[in-house]
Amino acid sequence: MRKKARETNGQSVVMRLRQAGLRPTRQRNELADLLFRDGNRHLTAETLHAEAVNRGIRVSLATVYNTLHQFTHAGLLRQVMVDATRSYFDTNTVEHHHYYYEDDGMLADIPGTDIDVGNVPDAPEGTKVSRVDVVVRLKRS
Amino acid sequence: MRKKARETNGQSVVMRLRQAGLRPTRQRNELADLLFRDGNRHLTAETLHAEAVNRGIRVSLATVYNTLHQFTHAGLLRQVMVDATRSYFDTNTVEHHHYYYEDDGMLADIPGTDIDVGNVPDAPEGTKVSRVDVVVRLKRS
DNA sequence: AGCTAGTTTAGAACAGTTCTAAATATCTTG
DNA sequence: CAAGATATTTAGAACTGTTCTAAACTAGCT
Ligand SMILES: [Mn+2]
Ligand SMILES: [Mn+2]
Ligand SMILES: [Zn+2]
Ligand SMILES: [Zn+2]
Repeated sequence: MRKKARETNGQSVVMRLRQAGLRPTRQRNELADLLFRDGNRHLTAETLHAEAVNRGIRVSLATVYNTLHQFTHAGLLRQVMVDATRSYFDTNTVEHHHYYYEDDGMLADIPGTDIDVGNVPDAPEGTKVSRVDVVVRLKRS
Repeated sequence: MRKKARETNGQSVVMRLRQAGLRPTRQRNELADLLFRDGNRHLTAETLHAEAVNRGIRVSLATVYNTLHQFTHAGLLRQVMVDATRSYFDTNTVEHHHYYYEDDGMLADIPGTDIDVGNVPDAPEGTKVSRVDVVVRLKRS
């Protein structure tokens, strides 16, 4: 039986890719399946590539990088900066904040009630806020 | 005339280095002078190295990296993660948050009244909060 | 089927950072 | 202050994550 097209924010991924002018190729479809199959994920290009290869999906690392960037530009993913040496991609694109486990380099959404960030002064002249990121860094205790 | 020892948080830098078991070498002293000479700074290893060379301070890039890490471990600096490709060091070690100018890769303290971060849930079992970072990302508008 | 523009890929290149191990500087002790 | 022990500096190699290149391949259109 044919796999049902996955949905994100109501629209199918294929639809959103088309709108971004991206062809739904085998690689992009299979990566999208991996990415959006189970809930919110935080992963790096190398992690995703390993997982794909592991499941028998044939795709190059270059394509994984390309795809992650394209999905990000299409608004399907969001890039999170918490570690100077790795770039994380987040399948949760609604506004939310993160725990970063410094010891094992894991990233997770902060659950429950939203964090309030108050008292942020106006953006300086000539700029506008593109995003406010809150990262709670955790250490094993 | 002899340069007066610079102070940070009351103690001289040399003193704090000694306490961290670090010898006050020419390179470390000259870098400390550059770092703490004028107010709060946000810089990368390569920036600091260029600045040093520029002022005729003879020091290798490796030593700049070593020194920045050692100063960080000694609590004289703090490392800030905002860009996946560069590592910033901050001479302001008191709790504060940042503007990040995405277009030109500049980092600045958020001035004025402190930002409130409220409603942060308790740290997960077995962990403790090592730091809460707020980064307001700005775009040219 | 044939054409065209978009896509994938292996591998080279790159940037920032860390490592290595030999030379040099600092500190301690006599 | 000389000698020895230990810490530091350094040039350059190595490494890591990421981007680039350009040739092979594929999707979509007629
Ligand atoms: Mn991009
Ligand atoms: Mn370190
Ligand atoms: Zn998230
Ligand atoms: Zn700062």
